Amino acid sequence: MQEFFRPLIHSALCSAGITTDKSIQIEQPADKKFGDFSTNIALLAARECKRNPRELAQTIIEHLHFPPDTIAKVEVAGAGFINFYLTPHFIMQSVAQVLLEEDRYGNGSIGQGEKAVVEYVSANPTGPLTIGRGRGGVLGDCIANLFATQGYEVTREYYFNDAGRQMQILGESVRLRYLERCGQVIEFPATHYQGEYIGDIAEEIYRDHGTALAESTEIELFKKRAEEVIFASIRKTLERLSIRHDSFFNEHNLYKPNEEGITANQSVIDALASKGFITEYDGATWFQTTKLGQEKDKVLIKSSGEPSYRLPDIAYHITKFERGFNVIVNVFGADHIDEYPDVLEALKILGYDTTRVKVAINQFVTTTVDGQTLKMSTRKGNADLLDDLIDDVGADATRLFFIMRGKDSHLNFDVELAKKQSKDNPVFYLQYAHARICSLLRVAKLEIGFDPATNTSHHLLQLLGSPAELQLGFALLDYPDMIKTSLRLLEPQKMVEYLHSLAEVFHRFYQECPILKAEPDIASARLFLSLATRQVLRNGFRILGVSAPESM
RNA sequence: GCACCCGUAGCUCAAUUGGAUAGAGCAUCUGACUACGAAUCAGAAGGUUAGAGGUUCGACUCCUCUCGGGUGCACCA
Repeated sequence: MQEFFRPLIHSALCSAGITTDKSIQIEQPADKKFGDFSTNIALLAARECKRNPRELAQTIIEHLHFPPDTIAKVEVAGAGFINFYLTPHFIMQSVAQVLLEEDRYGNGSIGQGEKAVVEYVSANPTGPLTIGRGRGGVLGDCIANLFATQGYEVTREYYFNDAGRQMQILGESVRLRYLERCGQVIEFPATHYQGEYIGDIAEEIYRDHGTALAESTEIELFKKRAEEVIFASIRKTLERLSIRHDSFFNEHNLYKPNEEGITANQSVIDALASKGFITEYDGATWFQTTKLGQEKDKVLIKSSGEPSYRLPDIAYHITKFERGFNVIVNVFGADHIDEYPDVLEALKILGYDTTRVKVAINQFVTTTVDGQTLKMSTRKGNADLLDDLIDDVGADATRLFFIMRGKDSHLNFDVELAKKQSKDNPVFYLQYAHARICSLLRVAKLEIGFDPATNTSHHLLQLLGSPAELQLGFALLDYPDMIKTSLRLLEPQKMVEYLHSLAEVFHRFYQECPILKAEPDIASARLFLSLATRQVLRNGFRILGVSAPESM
């Protein structure tokens, strides 16, 4: 509806001779008595024009022209709001549009010709996925889905590192467990990976090689095996949640020399040096962030000669620009909050347009079992394994619970609630609405022979006009705007909220309006309205990655 | 000590990013099944938006300070 109103208001401003640099905002008043939509443009422009807002609003209204049978009423209200009331005709027309566009309804074209990369999960293969990672993974997947609806060509990327210190420790951890298995008495350091999976991998190696590897101190084989096994398990877990990636970017690429023998990391150093932001002391190479007002410089190359994580991070982001992405989205957890500002600063210095980079940070997850809040800890046992959670509550509930709160709020995952089969549980409430419509349509086919495959008399929708029907129609019409809002904010939670209210409005309609017992044309019209509702629920579920059961 | 996130109804969370009387769901209370799924719906009650200042036509939202909770703050990633 933004696209409907904005140009019309814009031309009204022009013909009224009003100039303003304020953008035209279309919003939905909280209270329906202020109209279906409203704009505050007169309030915003009043100061520049040095005119009374109400009088300015009146002038704008006089220059507004709408297509026939779309707007029932326009009025000035409050301090200078302009409120619009849609005609029932317009609303029902939009419902027919849903039936026409089917699974494309809600799609847009603002991303046409644009390439977006969404990076998420990006866990190094040092252990099974934790619940915290799961939240980021689902968030990233939904954000990627949102981009895809608007015509963006989306690449879903996973960035990982299988070199580095952590992987060394992983290999060593497995080797020690293996030695244990071979009968040696070892002391297992607290700094090493404690999880049971380490022992499992060691056991496998023991089965394949017996004690043959016990003499050597070489860890390469252990590391490699651990990486393979762990990566496979990570991918399997992701698959259970329908989280996919198109591209796995290994940090190792950034250490490989190009034709001129220069690594990506080195060229970052060179480029930053040429801008005067590189210095050396204490045997290390530093990014002079003190020149940008920070307290300390940041190490790019350690005195050991190895890059610190920041350097490849910068180089990696540069590849995103070089690979031609117009929109670069990074999804990560709150523990990485201090990491990206440096990367952005470096990119800015090197002349990249950092407004293209969007960072979505999700806060942590706690789980509640029997009203008891458990805090997550990566070090200790496996109380926070994502797989265990999926086993417990299922993939749909896992996904929905992860995104049904704003990403900035600390998520309290109520495991008991997620398993409950009643309206308390939002998953069931949403899916029930879908199943109920499916059931209705099955019965409709049997009893009154209604078949949407052959009956395309969508114009019958114009017979509807009761409050419940219009409210439902309006909710359907609102869907495309919801996707855009959700995308702009990188916040799938908006979709959950919207779908919840859609389900609610449908249930009310269902309660108030008899369908199959109505006279035939009304019955068909109400079935079309139900059909359109089911379509929008499905489209929304698809973005969220939640299944749409036909019966429950 | 520094940085970031959060503080809204008894509980879990919203509030269209500065809009009109701060809204939902649980829980509580009152109603609705001889109807297509009651796994539902209608209604009631529930608030000094942690606190104090400030900015303006207008603040839960922006700025400053205080208090509380979370998370980071390595030549780890």
